[in-house]
Amino acid sequence: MSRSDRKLTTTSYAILGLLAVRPWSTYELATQMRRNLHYFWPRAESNLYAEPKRLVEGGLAEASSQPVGKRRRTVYSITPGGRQVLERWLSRPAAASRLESEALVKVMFANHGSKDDLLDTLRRFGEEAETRREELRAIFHEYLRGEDPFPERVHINVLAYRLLWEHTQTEAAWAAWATGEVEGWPNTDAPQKREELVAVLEALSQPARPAP
Amino acid sequence: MSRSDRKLTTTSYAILGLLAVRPWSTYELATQMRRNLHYFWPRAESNLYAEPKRLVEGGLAEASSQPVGKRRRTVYSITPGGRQVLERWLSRPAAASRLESEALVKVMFANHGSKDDLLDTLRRFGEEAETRREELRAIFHEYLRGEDPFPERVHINVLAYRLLWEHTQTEAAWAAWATGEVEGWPNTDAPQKREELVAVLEALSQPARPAP
DNA sequence: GGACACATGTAACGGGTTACATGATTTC
DNA sequence: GAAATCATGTAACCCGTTACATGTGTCC
Repeated sequence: MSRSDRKLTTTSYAILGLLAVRPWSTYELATQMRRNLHYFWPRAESNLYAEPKRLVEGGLAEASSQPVGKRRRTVYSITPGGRQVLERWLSRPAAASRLESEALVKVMFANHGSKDDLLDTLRRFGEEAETRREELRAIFHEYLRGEDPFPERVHINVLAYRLLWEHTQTEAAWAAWATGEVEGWPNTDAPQKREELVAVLEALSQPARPAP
Repeated sequence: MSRSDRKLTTTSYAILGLLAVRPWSTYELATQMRRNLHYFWPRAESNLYAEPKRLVEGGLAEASSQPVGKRRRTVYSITPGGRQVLERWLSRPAAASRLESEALVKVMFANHGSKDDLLDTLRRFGEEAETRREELRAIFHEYLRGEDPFPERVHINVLAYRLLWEHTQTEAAWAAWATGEVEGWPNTDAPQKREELVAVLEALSQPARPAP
């Protein structure tokens, strides 16, 4: 086999999926990722210059080089083989989702630092969530004004955006709550009122009461 | 300098943080990670055999080897220098949180696959969230029964667990909603009722109405 | 015509993963 | 005493990162 049989990564498929929508230059791919994939499949942009090459190696995409001044811009497009591979991938089970939060790691060991450190960590965490919400809100407004670039994809995008939105909502609300809690602590050391704390967990795991 | 000046990763600090609680063998570290860190700093367990060695190299931890039959078990403990480094780390801003979800990538390109593929992806996503909730619920019950191993950490753990819980709640609820939506579609192709779809986004970004 | 953002990459390193291996302990 | 599971690692590969480099349009 002359085709490279290297196993494709999720990043490979993500790009293949974008190419299935239409051909893109690498820079356009990067821009597009910032709008969507970045929120649930974050990768450094420099990656996007390496990955399509592997797709071409495997015969899943084709590259065409166009001159732009002295430089060349590479535009990639999907091949029929690429479409097949993408389709087969969609039918296989996805890997488990994972959350990575250095902020939560810091929270977890906050008793070894100062109360202000912890409050700072929470504040930043909350601000990040708010920033994301602004970004998403801006995108939503595009849809409301009918200015979204791929109206034929609106049904799918709405699914994804809803999860992202509720995610940021959860995070922002948590940050606010946690800040309030910590402000009530004299320091980050041992807890005062175990009963109240455990009651929080109890309340959480109870099924929600129906509204009166 | 004979000390390795390699920059520590978040994983390094996570382990350093655990060692600040008490000394652990590598296996115990792995077990402990499964209970906590794993939910917001997921790493392969084999990693946990390499990382403490780097801490020892940097003088932040000490290893003591104890015989267990023919083999040796290595127990690690933090040094005063390690505590200092941990404390300084806590005062620095945390990297942004990131969500990685192959399932959402598949959702994003679901129009290139079948409706059943999409429903499968959503079902698995929901099941995973439910599994996590069960795990968390089991941990909460330990707290309610007063059987949590580190009661002096309850205040911090409650903060973290609450976010994790609400996270899984968001995910489970979304999966249920999305499944309902998709079931109403004839296929994964272009959308029928753009207005209804866009209305979802509009409703989301409105501030919540106060309860009557 | 200088500054500055946009566009387009390459090089090198290393943390993290997967795969493998094998000793101890419990179960039945 | 076989099987399964718990415990304890090692080895090798590679995706992803950070850092660097330089061309191109545009604003003023």
